[in-house]
Amino acid sequence: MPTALEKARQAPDSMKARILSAARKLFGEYGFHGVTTRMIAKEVGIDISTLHYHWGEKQELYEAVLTDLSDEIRAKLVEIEDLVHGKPLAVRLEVAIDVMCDHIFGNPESANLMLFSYFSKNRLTSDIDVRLTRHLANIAVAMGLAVDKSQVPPQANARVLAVWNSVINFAAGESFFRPLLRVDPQTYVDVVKETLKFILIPAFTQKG
Amino acid sequence: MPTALEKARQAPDSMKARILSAARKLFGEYGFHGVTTRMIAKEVGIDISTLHYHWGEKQELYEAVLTDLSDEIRAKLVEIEDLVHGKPLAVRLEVAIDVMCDHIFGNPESANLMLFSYFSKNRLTSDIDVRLTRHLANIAVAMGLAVDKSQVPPQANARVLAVWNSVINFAAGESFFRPLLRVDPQTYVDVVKETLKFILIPAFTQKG
DNA sequence: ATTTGATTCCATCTTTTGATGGACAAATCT
DNA sequence: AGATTTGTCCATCAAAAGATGGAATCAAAT
Repeated sequence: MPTALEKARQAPDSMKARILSAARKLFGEYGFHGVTTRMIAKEVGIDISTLHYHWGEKQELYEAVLTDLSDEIRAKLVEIEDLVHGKPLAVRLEVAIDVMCDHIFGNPESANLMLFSYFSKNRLTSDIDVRLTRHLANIAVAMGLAVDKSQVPPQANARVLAVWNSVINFAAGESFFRPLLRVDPQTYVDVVKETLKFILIPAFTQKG
Repeated sequence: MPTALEKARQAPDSMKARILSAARKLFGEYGFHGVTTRMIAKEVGIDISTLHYHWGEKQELYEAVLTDLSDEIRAKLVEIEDLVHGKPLAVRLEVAIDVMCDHIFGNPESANLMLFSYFSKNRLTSDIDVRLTRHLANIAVAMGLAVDKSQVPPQANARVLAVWNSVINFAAGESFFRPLLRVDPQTYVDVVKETLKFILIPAFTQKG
């Protein structure tokens, strides 16, 4: 039996899915406390009670957004893993950076949501934590930073986190950073990719 | 004639300064919309009207917190610059990472405030932008990424930003990341320093 | 045609929140 | 001392925000 969220995803034009989508966009822009149910309802063009009818409390809707995000990221990581399987590390990194950047710049609210869930004390679910831990372990092993998935040293996880953070930071902070760099959107993406490669590839490919 | 903020800093036990300090702590934890004036007043142990008497609107108080933060960061950057002046790049980076980490882990709300001001659409002042632009240019020149302070290419600024972000991310995200790494607070700081050096130093010191 | 169930909106409630006026006390000035 | 300014709290307001009950609408089932 599909969960409510899965149903919503199956019918992307359903009211429930439209609300989720609008909520995701707004929560990504302003954070949990920066968004009111009325803002979401207005974005969809419906009444607040319709929103409550489909999703219940505001917090439930927010949790659904985070779960949705987590699923999306997991899917993307699997896709990248398939893409780079068997390739040498430098190539893996390069492809991963490209694909991740393209995805995250295409869905900038994802990066914002992630940062909000990392840094805000308003963390409502530990769901993302568990999933992220697994992802980290997988990536660490794939990058040769650990041999055993269940025995990843903190240093290895920290290195993966550093890479991960670098990517989502530039995406989430575009509206702040791009004016600083004084470049247009396309150039910004290119500069970010180049910068990430410049910084990350030497560290992981030098020596043995 | 000193501004209100300067006065508050001169007398750190004054009511105005105590309010600013509490506000800074709470805004750093929960963001602008996640904090109510009543929360701040309660933290200080005063009535809301006393808060309004000293600081006026909530937004004015928030802006004062950001200005305060900006001053603090600037002072720290100057301190680091003095410390590493004339040293080779690898050493500069190492010392900068150590000092910056120690400072930012000692004031974790600073990192959070910075992230909030970067990524939230609720940006109320462009003060930080201007100052940060100058800092970036200075650091870029100091790192040999640009020759002229007033002509820093976007690539150079992006590289400095990447370093900068890496540091504040690990600090702001400690409550989220540390459980993931399963280490105690002191070990966390050490692992972060090691990781940052591992990633950043090779990128900037390899080849010519 | 009637019943049933799912959706949607309007009106409304309660709590939270930002903000202020005024009383009162302490400190400062004349 | 008496007047004035400063600082603090209590009571209260108005707007915002989360939430709900119930009526109206519509489609599907009987």
